[in-house]
Amino acid sequence: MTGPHPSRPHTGRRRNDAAREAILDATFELLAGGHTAGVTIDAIAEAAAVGRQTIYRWWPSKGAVVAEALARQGRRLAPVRDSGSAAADLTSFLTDSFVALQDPGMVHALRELAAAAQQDEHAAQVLQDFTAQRRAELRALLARGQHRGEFDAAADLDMLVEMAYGVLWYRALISRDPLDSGAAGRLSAQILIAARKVQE
Amino acid sequence: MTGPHPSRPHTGRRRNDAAREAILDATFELLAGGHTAGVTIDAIAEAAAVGRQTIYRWWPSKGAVVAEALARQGRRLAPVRDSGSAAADLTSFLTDSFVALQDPGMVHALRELAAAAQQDEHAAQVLQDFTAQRRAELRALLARGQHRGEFDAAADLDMLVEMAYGVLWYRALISRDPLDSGAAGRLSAQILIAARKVQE
Amino acid sequence: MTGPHPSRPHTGRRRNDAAREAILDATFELLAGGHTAGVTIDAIAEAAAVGRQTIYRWWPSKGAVVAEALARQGRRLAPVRDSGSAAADLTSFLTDSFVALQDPGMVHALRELAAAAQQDEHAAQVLQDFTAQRRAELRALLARGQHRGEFDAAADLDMLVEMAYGVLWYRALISRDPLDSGAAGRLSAQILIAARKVQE
Amino acid sequence: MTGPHPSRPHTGRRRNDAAREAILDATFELLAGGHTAGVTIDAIAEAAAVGRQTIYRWWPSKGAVVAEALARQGRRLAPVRDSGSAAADLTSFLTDSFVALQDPGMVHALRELAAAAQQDEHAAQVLQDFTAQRRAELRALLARGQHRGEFDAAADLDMLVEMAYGVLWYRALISRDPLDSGAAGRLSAQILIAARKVQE
DNA sequence: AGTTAATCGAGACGGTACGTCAGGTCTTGGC
DNA sequence: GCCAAGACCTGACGTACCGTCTCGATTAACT
Repeated sequence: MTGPHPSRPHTGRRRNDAAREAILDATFELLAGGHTAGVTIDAIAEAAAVGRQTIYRWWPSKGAVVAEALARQGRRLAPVRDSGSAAADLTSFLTDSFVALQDPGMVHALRELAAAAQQDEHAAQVLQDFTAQRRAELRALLARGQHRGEFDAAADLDMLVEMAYGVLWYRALISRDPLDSGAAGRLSAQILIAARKVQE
Repeated sequence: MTGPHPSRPHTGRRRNDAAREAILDATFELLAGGHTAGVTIDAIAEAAAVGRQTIYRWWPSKGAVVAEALARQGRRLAPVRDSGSAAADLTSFLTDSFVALQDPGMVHALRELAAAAQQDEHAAQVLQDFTAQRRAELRALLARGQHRGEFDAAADLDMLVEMAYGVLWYRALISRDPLDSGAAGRLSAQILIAARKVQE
Repeated sequence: MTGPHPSRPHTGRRRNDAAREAILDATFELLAGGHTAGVTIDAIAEAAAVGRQTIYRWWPSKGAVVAEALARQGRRLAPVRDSGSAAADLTSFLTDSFVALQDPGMVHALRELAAAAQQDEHAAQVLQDFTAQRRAELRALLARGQHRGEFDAAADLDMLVEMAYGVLWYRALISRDPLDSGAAGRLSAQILIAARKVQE
Repeated sequence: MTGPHPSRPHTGRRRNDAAREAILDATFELLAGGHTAGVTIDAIAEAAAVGRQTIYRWWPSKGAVVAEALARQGRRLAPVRDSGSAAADLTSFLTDSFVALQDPGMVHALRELAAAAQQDEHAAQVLQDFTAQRRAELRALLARGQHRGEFDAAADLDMLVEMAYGVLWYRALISRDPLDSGAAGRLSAQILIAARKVQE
């Protein structure tokens, strides 16, 4: 029986946040690494230089770890900007989001997460919360445009947001069509049309 | 491991199609049954009163069976109609599609399929083919409207189709929001706006 | 997966006896190998080039495997002979038995078995059966002497047998004193005294 | 893990010998409790209202604790008496020893100890020392008889002692035959025969 | 009608990953 | 400064499925 990993000392009875970070980092790296075989708890534990039990102590299942690791990473990409033009902001936000997913690792991670969420209630919950937050950000972007008069006051912003993210996830999970800036532009264009004009 | 020699005519016992049907039926029932634990090959074989090897003889993996079982079922729901009004046809098609997924078994099956497709290349292929075909049907519906002059000649039909199916799958897999007729109507409305008016 | 239908004979693949042999051989080798760490199921499976499940399919616990492996080996050593003199037979039997346990591997194996039996009901049962059989053999040896008039007709053969095996196991498990031929001779002598003369 | 035991507060910087006693008491109680699952360090620590580290501070391993707890208890049972007749003393000593082990808890504890000793060098050492001491006591009893002329001057006292304890442990660990006073009497009788008469 | 060979249900096989349990080490904070 | 509490790493456990490999029985086409 050996002691803890040499470079990361134990912290005692309190939770060791370094271990938590190491687990989430290792999980994301494995996810993005595109390893054909699904990411396993063993692999995460080994990559994080952590005991398996430490993972199970803080997360109820593998899916929950995967979900949290990816949600954490997702928040760092595709920030919402405010340039004064909601139309421009929408386009650049969608372009950023799509382009970030051109990294094969990111799509792969997204797919692993989606797969985990279908089989794991905890992962589903984390995914639901994360995407709800992302939708709220995009909705706020559109609401700004609506206030400024760029968009119709009666525009169904919630549905427009769903359409935007719907296409993103549909391409990532189902059709596997490329998530390039061209697609982002065309998607953005359709949403803007619908946002500007509710009735003839 | 190889098949019969090509120069020698086939003499052995022929494939039992009843077994094939039983496998697909049992698979779909298990999918729709909403069993918490993921559908397993063992469960399918037992439910179909079939040996495991019989499944592996005809499908390359579990995902492929799941995908085929579900695709077969999917084709029976939500037929495309032609009433003369593409707008009306779109709305009723989307409503039919959404409402069919209000059956908890159907959504559950869809989720299992999506999960399988993320980890199984065969399932991914079947899912891609199936959804491409469904998109083609919806696109044809919109194209009819375009030819009749209901929609703008320059409308980006492909993207509109993606937006429609995107919302459907997004609700089914990610947000788990209800797939009710209200949502179908709102979605239909946004698509019609974008289809009718490309530019001011 | 349930068992075969009672009205239909067994049709599945038969048990692979080579695997059974390999498991028992590997177990005994590991036992005798004197590996400090207790023999594990993983180690047995790997040494036997067998899946872990194959072990669990046929034995209820690790202890049961260990017990069977050792009992099988034990039967091959220290055969009971019949030279015409029960006294000589007893001495040579005890000497053979002790000397066989001078092999460090054999004692080690015996200790592992005893340890397993204290914690595992299955192993305890196998050990009990095995030792009962060994006692019966030794008792038969003494009974021959009794019939021939070498020993007192009222001698308590059962207790004498227990005393013989008691010393053997006591040295192996508790005192760890050497199991040499000297000890065997002294033990044999005491038993012969008690066997010959019940009362003054 | 519950809170600290209410009746034994921390003692601060000074070493708490009450903790040591509590650990040995709790260990023996758990051993004798006959809990199916092997006694664990966690269970001992909890029962003794002690931190795990406090156990490891004073004992090198679980086996050592178990061994010491049982040896301490063993010394309190089956005292050697001196009635003037070594034969009578032997019989009553063996009867006392056997009967003490009719308590299921005691046999269970003995088995746990034996199991621990096979896998733990520390426990083996404690067991060896303890049993050596017990043998010495019994040998002294027999030596008194020898000096008084009750037994043959050439009697092999060491082997006789081994035979007595051998039967005790053999019944406890291997055959699981009852350790009743009848068996003790029969065993005592055989030993006395051998002790009295070395040769015709 | 008999021969031939591929199919069938059944289930044992070698594996991989799971989630749990226990052992022994180390740190924190209370007393 | 001792001690409870408990987080930590390690590693074995027994289970669940996977996909493959026999078995003996069945059955359809070709003799």
